[in-house]
Amino acid sequence: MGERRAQVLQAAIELLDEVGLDGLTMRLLASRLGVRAGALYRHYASKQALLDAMVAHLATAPADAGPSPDSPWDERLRGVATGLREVMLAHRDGARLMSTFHHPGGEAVATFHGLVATLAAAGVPADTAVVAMDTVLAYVNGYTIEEQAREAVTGARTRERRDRAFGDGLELIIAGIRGFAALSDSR
Amino acid sequence: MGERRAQVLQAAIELLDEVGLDGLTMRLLASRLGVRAGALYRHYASKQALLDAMVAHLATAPADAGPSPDSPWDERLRGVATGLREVMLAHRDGARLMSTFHHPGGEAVATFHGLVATLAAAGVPADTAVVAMDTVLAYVNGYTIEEQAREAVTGARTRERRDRAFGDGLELIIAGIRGFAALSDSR
DNA sequence: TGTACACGTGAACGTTGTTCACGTGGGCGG
DNA sequence: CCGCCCACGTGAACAACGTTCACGTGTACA
Repeated sequence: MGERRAQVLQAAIELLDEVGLDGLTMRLLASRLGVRAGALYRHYASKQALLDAMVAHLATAPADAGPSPDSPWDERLRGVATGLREVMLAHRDGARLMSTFHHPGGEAVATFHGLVATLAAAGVPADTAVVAMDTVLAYVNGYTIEEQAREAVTGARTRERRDRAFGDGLELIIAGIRGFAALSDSR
Repeated sequence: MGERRAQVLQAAIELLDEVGLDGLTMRLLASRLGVRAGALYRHYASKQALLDAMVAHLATAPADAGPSPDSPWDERLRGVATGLREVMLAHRDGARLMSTFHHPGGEAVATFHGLVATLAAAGVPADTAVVAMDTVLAYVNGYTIEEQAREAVTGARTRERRDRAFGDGLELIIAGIRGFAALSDSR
C-alpha cells in the first residue's frame, strides 16, 4: 500500500540534507518527485505529519549497533549518548528536527528503562538512576542542538574537537553518577 | 530617538506571552499597536531583527540577582544555572526564542569567564573548568527546551516537581565536577 | 514660512501550507 | 468484455505570511 508513501519519505530526507529544514518546502519536495504539491497530501495529511514520520524513521533506523548487551553501565551509557548524538548529526538540522517532535517513542522508552535497570543493578538508587538518565539526555540534546546551530553559521571547530568536547562533558556526568553509585556500593 | 522602537519591543514581548512564538506575526503585532504591518519596518529592518532585540532585552534584564560575588564555586554555578533557566521560563517559548539567536553575548561571556576562573581557583584544572561550564550550559539548555516543549503539549508535572528534577540533575553534574576538583585538592 | 524628519498608509509582490473538484489509468470481479 | 473501484495526480484557488514602496501626514526647528 504505502509504497509511494515511503518514496515520499525518502525523498524528503534526501532533500533535507540538501536544502536544510527551512528550505524543505512542500512544492520543492513535490517537484523533486515530478509532481505538484497537492499530490503529497494523498500520502501525508500535513507537513507536520511528514516531519513526524521523518523523525520516527531516522530515530528508529540505527537503534542497534549498541555497545553490547551486558557491558558495565557506564559503557552502555556512553553508547546510548553518543548514539543519540550520532543520529542527530547524521542529517542536516537533525537536532532541530527531532526537537519539533513530541513523542515518548516506543523503542526509546524501552532502552531508557533498560538503562535505568542497569544503573540500579550497579548500585545506583532507583530514583537517582532516573535522574541520571534524564540528565544525560538533556545534556546530549542541549549540546547537539547548539552544535548544529553553530555549524550552520560558521564552520567553527573540526569534528574531532567537537567529539572530544562532547565526550569530556559526558565523562563529567558519568563521574557524578559514579559518586552516587559509590554511596551504596563499596568501591 | 528610539522611543517608539522600545514600545514596539515591549509590545512584542507581551504578545509573545499571549500567543506564543508561532502566533507572533507582524500583522498581529502591528494591530496591537493600532498600526499596519508595514510601519514596523521603520523600527526594525526585519522580523529576525525584532526577535534578536527581544532576546537581547530578555537576556540582559535579570543579569543581577546573582547568588553572591565571592561565594563557593558550586553555589555560584547553581545560581547561574537556575538563573539561566529562570530567564528562559519567564516567557512563553522562551527557550525556543533564545535558541534562534546566535551571538556570544557581551555580558554572558563575562560571567562565563568569571565562573571558569572561580572553578580554577577552587582547584579544578583550567581546561576541565571550561568543560564543566559547557556541560552545565548544555544541560540547562537541553533541559529547559524540552521542558517548555512538553509544557506546550500537555500540562504535565507541576512547577515544583520540575524544579526538583532540574536541581537533581544539576547536583549530579556538580558532583562530577567536584570529583575532578578533588584530584588536585586535598579534601 | 519652509523644510526636514519621524511616522504611518495602502496596495501590492512573492512564497508558504492547504483544499477541492476534477481527471486518469490499471486491476479485479461479474 | 464491461464496469467499477481505487490509487494517484492536476490545476486552480484560498488565506496568511514577511517584505517593499510610493505616497501621505503632522510636528519641530531654523
